[in-house]
Amino acid sequence: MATGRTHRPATRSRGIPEATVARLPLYLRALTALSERSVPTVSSEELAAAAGVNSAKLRKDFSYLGSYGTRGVGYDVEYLVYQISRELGLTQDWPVVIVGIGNLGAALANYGGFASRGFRVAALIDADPAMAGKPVAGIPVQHSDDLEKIIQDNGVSIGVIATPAGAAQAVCERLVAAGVTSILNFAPTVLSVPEGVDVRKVDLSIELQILAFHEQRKAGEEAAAASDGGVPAAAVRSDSTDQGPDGDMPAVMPA
Amino acid sequence: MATGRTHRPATRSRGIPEATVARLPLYLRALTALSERSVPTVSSEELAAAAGVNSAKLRKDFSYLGSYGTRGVGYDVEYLVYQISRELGLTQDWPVVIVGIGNLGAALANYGGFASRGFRVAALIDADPAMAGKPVAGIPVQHSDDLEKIIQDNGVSIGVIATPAGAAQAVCERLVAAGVTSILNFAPTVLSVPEGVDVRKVDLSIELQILAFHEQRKAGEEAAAASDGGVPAAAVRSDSTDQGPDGDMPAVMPA
DNA sequence: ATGTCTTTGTGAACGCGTGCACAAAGATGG
DNA sequence: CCATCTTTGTGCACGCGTTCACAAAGACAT
Repeated sequence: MATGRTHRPATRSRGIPEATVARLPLYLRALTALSERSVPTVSSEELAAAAGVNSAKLRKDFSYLGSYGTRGVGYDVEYLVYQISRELGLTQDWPVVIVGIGNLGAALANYGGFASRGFRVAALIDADPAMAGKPVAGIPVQHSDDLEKIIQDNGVSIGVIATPAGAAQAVCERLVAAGVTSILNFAPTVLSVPEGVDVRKVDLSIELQILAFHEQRKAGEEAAAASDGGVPAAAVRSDSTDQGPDGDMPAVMPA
Repeated sequence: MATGRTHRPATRSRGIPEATVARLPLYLRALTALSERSVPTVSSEELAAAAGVNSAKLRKDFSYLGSYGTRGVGYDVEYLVYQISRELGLTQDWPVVIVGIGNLGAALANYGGFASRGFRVAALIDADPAMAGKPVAGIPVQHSDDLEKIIQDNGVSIGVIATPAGAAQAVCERLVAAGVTSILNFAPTVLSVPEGVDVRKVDLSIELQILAFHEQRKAGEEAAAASDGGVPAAAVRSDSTDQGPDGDMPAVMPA
């Protein structure tokens, strides 16, 4: 799971728990599917199954939004779609810029799930002059020299960073300085941002590493116990350098 | 000397908290960077800063692995890199298949962060016959008819699904039937799997929606309060159909 | 109108994760 | 060898999130 940073004791004001917010998009997706099949109402049990969560959890989540259900019947699909959309801020248009148009940046630009949720790719930005003008997903790539102007002209407040790790912090700072207050970071690095700026990160290799952990566990504890003994530092060193010269490196080659 | 044949508590019921496991890759990344700069030791404070977490949390996380630090000094970087790698199962080679070679699948195939962590892309699989044989990231794409054989021949236990949502569940079932027990799912859909199979999901649009929520909050509570009153179902319907015909759609176009 | 049946909304208990604060361990210097 | 200083490892308390279990609310049939 990507984690938000900036740990405050929680927004005790309007207080929808973070965990609930993170599930709302899940519910919304399931509800949209039901809506397309013209299903009028749905029970917490059915919807929970479709969203892959516990029904009690779902009801508690919805209780934070208000009492939108009808006892004995369930929830009105269309109404709930609207309420959740509104709560998430998806009833308005969110212009987004993607910085770093490598393989991943291009994939994001082509990703259909954005447009269908109120997100509009306002611009694609890359540091490589050779990319400038080249259309990706029908949008011409612009050079990063114009980053600030692009942000301001389009009123962008959400930025996506898909650059190599080494460039991410600098890009982040320019985005923030230009007015961006929410950042989705795909670069494998920790971004430091001023108070008031939200960062969520998605690290593809971290997810795989977590799977590997569980996979190893499943593969049997006996193997781990066998190769247990203390390992000399020398062995360690050679092992880690074996990994190749890329080490912590770039998520995606930026053209 | 952190080592010195620390006798394993053995009784450690292998109970490493999920939250800790999820942070180990973060520490590993930071440690790898230090290792490349030939930094010999690091304090919990420094490493925590580099990994973007609290130092107390980091020390507690490491305490689950054992006592690998030296009081008054800190942690031996190389030794810790090895211990965490071993704990995560990264000292062995993990063959991985990627199913669905669209924009995202191709980006994943090109992603450098995999190979550098012990993950090896054993095969690329796509349902489009036109893709078969075409090299992506230097690896020829194979047709999904051969999925089972590919899995078994390569001893693959980790699969990555980057297909459209509609195909994901079917692909998932074939992977599991062929012996895959860990799945990283990029398709925007809930996968149901038998007991013993781990699934982690990455949904790009969900992350953006969470950011939008906080962005809306930051943009001011007054706007939300103003447009609050009950909204008729009619308005809701038109709003949701405005979203276009893609609705819940595919993460990535597969070719 | 009344009773029955279904499903919501939520109080309460519980468990996990986080952060504090400090004692113990070891390095370092005299 | 002793004193001092640094940093780890962890006991403890707290708060968030999850789950259970059930009373209240409304639909529906008679």
